[in-house]
Amino acid sequence: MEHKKHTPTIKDVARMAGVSIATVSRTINGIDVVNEETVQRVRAAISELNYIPSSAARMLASRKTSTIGLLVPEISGAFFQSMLRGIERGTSLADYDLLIYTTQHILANSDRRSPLAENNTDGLLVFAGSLPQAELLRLSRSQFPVVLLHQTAVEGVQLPAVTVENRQGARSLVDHLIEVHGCRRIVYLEGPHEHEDSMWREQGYRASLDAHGIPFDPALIGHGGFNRHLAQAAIEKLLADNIAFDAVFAGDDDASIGVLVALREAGIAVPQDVAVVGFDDQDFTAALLPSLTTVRAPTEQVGYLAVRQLLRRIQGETVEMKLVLPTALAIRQSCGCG
Amino acid sequence: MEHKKHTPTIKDVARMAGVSIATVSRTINGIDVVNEETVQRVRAAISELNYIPSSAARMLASRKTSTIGLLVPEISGAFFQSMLRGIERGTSLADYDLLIYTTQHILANSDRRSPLAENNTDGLLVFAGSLPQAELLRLSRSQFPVVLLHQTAVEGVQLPAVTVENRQGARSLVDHLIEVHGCRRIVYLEGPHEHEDSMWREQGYRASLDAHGIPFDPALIGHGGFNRHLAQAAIEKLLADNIAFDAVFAGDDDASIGVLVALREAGIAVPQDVAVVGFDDQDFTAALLPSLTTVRAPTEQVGYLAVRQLLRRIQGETVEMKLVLPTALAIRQSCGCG
DNA sequence: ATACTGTATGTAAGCGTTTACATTCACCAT
DNA sequence: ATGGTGAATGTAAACGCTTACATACAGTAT
Repeated sequence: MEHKKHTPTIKDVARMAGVSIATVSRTINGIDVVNEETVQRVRAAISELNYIPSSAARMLASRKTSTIGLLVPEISGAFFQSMLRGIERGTSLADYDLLIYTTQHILANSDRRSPLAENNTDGLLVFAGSLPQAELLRLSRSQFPVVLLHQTAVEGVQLPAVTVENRQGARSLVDHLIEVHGCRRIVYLEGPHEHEDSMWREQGYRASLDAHGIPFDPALIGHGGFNRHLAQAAIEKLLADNIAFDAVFAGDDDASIGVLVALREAGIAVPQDVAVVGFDDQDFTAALLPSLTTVRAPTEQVGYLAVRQLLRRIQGETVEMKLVLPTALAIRQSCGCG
Repeated sequence: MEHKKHTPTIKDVARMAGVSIATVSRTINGIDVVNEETVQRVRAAISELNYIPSSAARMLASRKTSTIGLLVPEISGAFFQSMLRGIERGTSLADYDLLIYTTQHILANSDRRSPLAENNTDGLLVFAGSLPQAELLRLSRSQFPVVLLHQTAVEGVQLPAVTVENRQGARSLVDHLIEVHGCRRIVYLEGPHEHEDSMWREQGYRASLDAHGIPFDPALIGHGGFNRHLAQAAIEKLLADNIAFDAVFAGDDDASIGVLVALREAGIAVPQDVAVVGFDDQDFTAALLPSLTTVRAPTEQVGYLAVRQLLRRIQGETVEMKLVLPTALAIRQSCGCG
């Protein structure tokens, strides 16, 4: 009747090993010097009792959580998966935990239990559009470690960011369409509004038009939302409106799926009648028929580097304010090549 | 000089509102009755001070973390993304946090900082193949709330599980191939070995062969690993070995991409020369050309329900031991239809 | 007046760690 | 013998909450 069946604590270990809890703590954390023999005894007790330190107690006492938070507007798109993989690699390499938050709810009802995970993490990775400006401002002022993903410009705030070379990538892509395939009426499907990527890509698109003396036609801008279904609807609308075009820059690869489907259903041949290009170079792009011409973006690497940056900030080091990873054209068949 | 600039605690709130910390705690958590007027004062103090409760302290004091952990072998495949979305929906609806662990490292060096997140979460969602039997056994015995994903049979253990109807789905798929398209030599690309799904799908495949009097030919089994690249290699190997076949059941949609690419490169027409079918019905399948015939699996729903089950277990309720969600044929063109 | 009831709040004991500081002891130089 | 040193360990005070229990008070029934 003497087993009160409770999960073992550091005290139990200490008692069993015949030492004080301080010594147990020391051997667990490997700080200070502990006699080798004592270490052995403590280790033995730990595995004997199947002891697992309470991370809550540890966090409370040490004021650090060994956890980083990831804020995303929503989990969707194969894009996200690559980034997450990079992030997970970064955190687990550093022995940090990863907490994921979707902010759609937060944005809607502001009455969340944990206002912002600040109390729950040592730092935050914030994906484009997951937080309103005001919140970002507050975070920045509070000195809480934050790294922005695919978002660089926050009005009046300087927060470190990691993103990819959108403008140049889009520019080369559209250049290719114009120069190699003679396209003149190129549709651009923009992404979500909060999403800075879309703005840069559009700038690249416009710059290319400019450089080639092609006037910008607002009628050729559709809303693809970086999303398959929206993109499909956007193309259907253009078709219904009888807007003529000879190419579609879908905004990203996800959207290009919708474009492909819409065109196919309308009996329009790709790339013979209309060229289609995407952005990101996701896994499935090579398997589409025609295989998709797109821009390769090192998405996993973005995630990984963002974690590295964040970890540095948590350590109090100063980091590069802006990391822009290079992109490269991935020419396949949907533009008319091959 | 009296601002020692520390993050506000419950004490600061209490002082400012002129009440005791107990009252603050009560109003925050909405338990017990608190005078409406007092509530207002406390609320005001909270927002004035920008107070955020320390979740570590809260966890420690209440012995619950409001967090659930997700264990996956690795983050890959579009499949994962759907499931994660469902899981996230479930957790955020219940105001729980979500902690993600990739177990490849754990499986390799067993000397992780947090042996298993048991101390860190109120319950665990364990995806197929992320944990060795022994560990599962230990968890099961420790009474720690666990729900298995896409894995039902753990030797000697009864743990609640959520999965999809693999066998029947595969069976219908192969039936279709045989009955409608007259296929006789159907390749099956198996998934990762730890992955129970693959086993069931193979059983469905075999059952269909049996039912149609077609002998099982081991030469037609390849290793696709539910992965695009492995699948591509597997098909290339079959081709190189001169094994004749008139259809490929790729195991899952990811693998079918590899199959499509391998066949295309070999100049084999789909579906004219060889029919190709997948499993899962991921987002991109409809955009492939030919569009992919596959089996629709409610992956997001699996994630969502798994969370519900887990939360029930955490609440101490008993739950259904096995939830098997129905699958349905998604007939498109890659089998020869349409 | 007295005792009871219910409402609103306060008091203080944990929760399981980390860590600054104190202690002990052996050893060596004086 | 005396003091100083360093290594190994112990003591106890946080850390910021939750919650069982105690208290205070107003209203109501006796």
